[in-house]
Amino acid sequence: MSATASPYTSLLHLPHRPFGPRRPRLTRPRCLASLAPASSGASPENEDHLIQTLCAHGRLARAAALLQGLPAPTQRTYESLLLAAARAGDTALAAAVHRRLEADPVFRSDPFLSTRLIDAYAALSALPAARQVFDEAPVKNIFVWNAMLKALALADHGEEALACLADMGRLGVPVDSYSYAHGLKACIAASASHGPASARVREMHAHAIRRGYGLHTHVATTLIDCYAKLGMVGYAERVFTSMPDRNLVSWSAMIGCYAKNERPGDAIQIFQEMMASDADLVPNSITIVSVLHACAGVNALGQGKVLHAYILRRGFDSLVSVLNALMAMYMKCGCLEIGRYIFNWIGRRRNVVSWNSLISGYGMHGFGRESIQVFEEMIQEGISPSIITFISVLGACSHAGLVEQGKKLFESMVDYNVTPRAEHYACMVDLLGRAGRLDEAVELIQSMRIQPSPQVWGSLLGACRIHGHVEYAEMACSHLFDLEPQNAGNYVLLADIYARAKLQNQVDVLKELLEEHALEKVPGCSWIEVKKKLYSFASVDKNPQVEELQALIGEFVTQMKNEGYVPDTGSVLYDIEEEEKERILLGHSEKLAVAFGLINTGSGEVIRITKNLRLCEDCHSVTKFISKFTDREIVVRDVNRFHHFRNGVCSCRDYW
DNA sequence: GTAGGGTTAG
Repeated sequence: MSATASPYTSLLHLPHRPFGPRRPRLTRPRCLASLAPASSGASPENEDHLIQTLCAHGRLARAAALLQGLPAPTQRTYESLLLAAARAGDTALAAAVHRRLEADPVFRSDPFLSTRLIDAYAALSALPAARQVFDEAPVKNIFVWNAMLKALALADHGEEALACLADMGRLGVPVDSYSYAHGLKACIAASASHGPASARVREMHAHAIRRGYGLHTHVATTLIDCYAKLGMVGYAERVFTSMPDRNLVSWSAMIGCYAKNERPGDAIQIFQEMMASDADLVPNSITIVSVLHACAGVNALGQGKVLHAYILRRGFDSLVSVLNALMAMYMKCGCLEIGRYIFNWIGRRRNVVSWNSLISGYGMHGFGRESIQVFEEMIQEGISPSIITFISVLGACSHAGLVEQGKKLFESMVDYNVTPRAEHYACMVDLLGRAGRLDEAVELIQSMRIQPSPQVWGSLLGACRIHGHVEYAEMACSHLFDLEPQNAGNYVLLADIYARAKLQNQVDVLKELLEEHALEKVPGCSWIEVKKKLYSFASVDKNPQVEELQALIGEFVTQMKNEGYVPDTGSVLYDIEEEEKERILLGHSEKLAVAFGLINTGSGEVIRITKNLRLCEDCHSVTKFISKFTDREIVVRDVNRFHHFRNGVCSCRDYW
């Protein structure tokens, strides 16, 4: 095989391992009834014990009543009550314990209980109360400070958290690894008015290094996560590589970093490395979710199935988050029905994420009506649609060309208290634009009361390419070149539009612009999984096997020409002979992957291909023809959606 | 006796 076998195919052979730490043995539930007599005329120690037991069993009303009559609760009793109140969402109980503590001469100034109080109020989203405890705490040790920092950072009160950290510095309180971890989270949460988050994180990173905390496992892991969230993958890699000790969380953070930042191949590869490096590192549900996301990213169905088996072996199928990720993986790998099956299997445990996933699944497969139907079912079940629900369902309308339904849904957003964001406008511009209603799309953009994002203009540009509208394309680009000057795709799209309008001079100008900015367009690349191994193709590859594949395609093309097919050479921007243009078209990665699939799979097998860009016109027609000529089903996932080719017809009905 | 990583879209 000349195609490059992926380095991560050995995922198929997940090492068998003991299933990690055993579940903690449950303490034998004590019979509460048998303890009851202790409350009448019992010693205070027994009463303390009883309150703790009641707390552990969630019988808070009874525990609270007992607290009233207790002359001197122990520290452990206060703690149990606060933990139970937080767990049960019982703010009133937390407040009652708080009042009781304030009147307790022994524990009034106990920093440990101040920490627990702050934790409890934070868990109950009662931040002002947490703040009050902190401000009034007579003894503020590092635990109390860190509890406050954590409460602020996790509640996304970034500015306040950073101010808290600054106070520590001012008062000479020595910060520790916990302070850095929470402080870094605060850097992400703080608003842009405090400067760019990336600068804040780097500054705190430097600070941690100076104090000798830069390589601390928790601090470094948090750093990886922060850099991941900011898209600074290189920084995350450097931190990860330099760590002397990595645990499962550090590895999972790095896997998640790649998965989030569109580097699914690297995510799977580093997962492999983790599995090979240390037998004690047993993936947990969070690791699995990230790797599933990565499998979906590279369309690695076979590998995803291995993870599915692993999930069943480890019992992770009890976690809705894992099932949601599994369902999304199947649908993104072309298996819509399995996704639906898992959704049904989740049953009543399904949440808004499960619904969104199914809605977008139908959408990317071109089933707009089904997607809307699922949306309606969701509403009937009383689930509140989220921002993402609308992005998903509007996207589905766009893929299926359901303009009127999409407009209705867009207008209905306010009824569900979801304010349209730029993303929703981008969906609408796409919907209208694809359908050829460019004037309406432009009117919509002009009516926006928020700043149109690059995605909005990008949708318009994409629609102009489909409908050959030079004027609006120039309008979109006047914004895009300003908003994202480094995005080569915009220049290439505009050049394509000019080329089709036979404006060669303008094409040349754009090419010069590209060179001036030292920009290169993303090279087209396609993957295919054959016998559970991934093979990738790029049109720039120059090896003998590729010529063989091209020759096979060439044969099909000759047949097609007899049936009236004309190669779409208009998309080739180089100023070269027609024949040469046709040769370039033959080398498109998607065609190579199809040919490879034809040669290397059995006649009844579905050929599944992934492409990193939008499927080009020419590849689309050729693939349609091949599906008919060879009687094979071919499923192609491009950057936006799925195309199911069968018997010369594509599921997108040539609308994409 | 504090803590670090995750689900859905484009």
